[in-house]
Amino acid sequence: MSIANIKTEILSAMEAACKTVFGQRPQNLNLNYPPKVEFGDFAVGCFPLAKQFRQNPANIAQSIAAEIQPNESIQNVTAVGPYVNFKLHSSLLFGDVCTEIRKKKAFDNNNLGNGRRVMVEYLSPNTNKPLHLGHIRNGVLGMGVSNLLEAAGHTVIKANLVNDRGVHICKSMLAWSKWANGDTPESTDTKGDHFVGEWYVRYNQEAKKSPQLQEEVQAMLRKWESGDPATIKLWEMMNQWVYSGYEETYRRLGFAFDVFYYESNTYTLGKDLVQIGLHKGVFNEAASGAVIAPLPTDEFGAEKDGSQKVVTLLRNDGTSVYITQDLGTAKLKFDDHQPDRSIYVVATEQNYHFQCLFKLLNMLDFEWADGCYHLSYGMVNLPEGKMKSREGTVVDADDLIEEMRQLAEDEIRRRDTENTLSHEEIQKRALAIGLAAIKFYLLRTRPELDINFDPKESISFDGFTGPYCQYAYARCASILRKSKNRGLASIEPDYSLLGNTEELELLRVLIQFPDVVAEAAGEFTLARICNHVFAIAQAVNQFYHRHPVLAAEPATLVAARLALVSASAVVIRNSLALLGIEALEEM
RNA sequence: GCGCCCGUAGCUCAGUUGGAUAGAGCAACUGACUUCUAAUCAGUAGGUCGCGGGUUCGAAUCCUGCCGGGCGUGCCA
Repeated sequence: MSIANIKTEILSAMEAACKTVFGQRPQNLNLNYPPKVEFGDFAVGCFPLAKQFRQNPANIAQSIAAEIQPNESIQNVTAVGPYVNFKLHSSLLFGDVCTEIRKKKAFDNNNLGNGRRVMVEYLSPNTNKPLHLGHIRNGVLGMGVSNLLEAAGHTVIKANLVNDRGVHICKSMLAWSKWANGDTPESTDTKGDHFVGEWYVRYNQEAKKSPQLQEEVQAMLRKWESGDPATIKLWEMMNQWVYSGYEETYRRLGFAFDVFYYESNTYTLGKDLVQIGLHKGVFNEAASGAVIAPLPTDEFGAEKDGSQKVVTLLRNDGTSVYITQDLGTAKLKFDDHQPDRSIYVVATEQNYHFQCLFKLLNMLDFEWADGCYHLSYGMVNLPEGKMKSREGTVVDADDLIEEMRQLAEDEIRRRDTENTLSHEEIQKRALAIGLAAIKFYLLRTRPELDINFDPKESISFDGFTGPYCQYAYARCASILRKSKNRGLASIEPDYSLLGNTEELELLRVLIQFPDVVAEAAGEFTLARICNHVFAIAQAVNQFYHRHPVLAAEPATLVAARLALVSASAVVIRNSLALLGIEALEEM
């Protein structure tokens, strides 16, 4: 029997008991998990029934529990306070869970999304500087949400909207053409994005001394917009340097995209939508000549003087602004890929922008506007305050990865006392562990919270971390490897021999996995996955510590514990995969 | 001023569609490696859930008023 069937059976038993006792079907029953293994495997709270039948929930629980008879699945039913707790025959539950997980390589979760299409836009960097820690937070969130939705049966289209034009880009271009003397990433042996970033910093240094540089930058932007061949050529060359650098960083971090949009192609979009809005009468022309959209007071409040809030869509010279372009891009995305949902992974400082954007799409009567969602995440702060790329107070993505990789490598070498590991193996593990530490650290808290990142204290490998979860997996893998040489494959597991506290705890967290994935996918909360995979890893480590697997007696118990270990390994590996973290066979 | 977000142990955070004794990790202290990997495990200690009211059989969770912090707040992106 599958876990889903077991749950259905419990709810049916509840229903039948309600009919017998109260003569009515129960409403709104939810299957939950008791807080402690001693209470049982599943629980149903009787609070909705208390309302429905106007009785004390504890009394209801009592009479229902007395009504449900044990059978081949249910071992016993007890009322504890307002809860009806179900204890199942452990041989059945362990057997079903282990078999189901191993057969399907995890639980079956892919019916939730029903094939709905979701576009996830994330990262969207500016091509004038390298990626920093804030981008990593964005990227792991974007990849994580994509993985999660895919695992839940959605078709996901991952998009990167590259901000490849504008004054900021011209700044590095101007600095390079003035002072670089033809240096290139190759000639200086510098990663392309870092190379360009250095010229961006140089510009900002020089601009402090020579304010007239600002005018030169504006002039360069005008030349770019008029299509001046030399300017375009310079722009293409420097962007190419940045892209080659980015690609390396993406590869290391496991960021992938199905589609790239470039702002140089999209920045003129949206003007036609402004015309539609004017025609509909939802936008209008201000006295200054700019085109504006009034925002409904009930949702946006009013200005200080009590007047209605507005957003500008076209400047009084007729040129478009950021939100105009985003209107156009939103429609372009829909026309290109027909997503049912369009998720924007963008920092929290743009909350108001997206609130406006989605409202404007709604005012334009796009029926897909309701599917737009801003997945907003907080800033990453340093001990000295906000990260500012102009002032160089950023944690560079490549530097951080290298630093964490190095710390992991030190740790690996410290425990490899016999020098048995190859250089390649050490490098592979060190990178995987370092990345696990970073990604888990960034995903384990709710996205809307700001993160204070202290480079000195760095990110830990102990406790509630990615490496801890990897370690639990490696222990499982190690046991499974060793079991292969011992001719255990033919032995039939006796699941009735399982049932100690640690085994029950492990079973408990494994059973909950599909529900956790479903909830996490519904709310886009990777932190739930972090919490849960950590709970499983904890249960594995506790079990590992107290109960031998390979040395257990009799062999049928060995087989049963092996099945449990194998199932745990599958769920940990799958959970880590959702987080973009590699499960290592050895650590 | 207004809008959104946040405030839980010394620190970082879970828990928020109201429900079982508010949970982890780090740091501190004590203990466990001849044993399937000690990146581990067991234990001790640590809480007016920012403050005050309210709703409820029941509030960290909902409502309300304060206090503190963050991010925004029409022709930047």
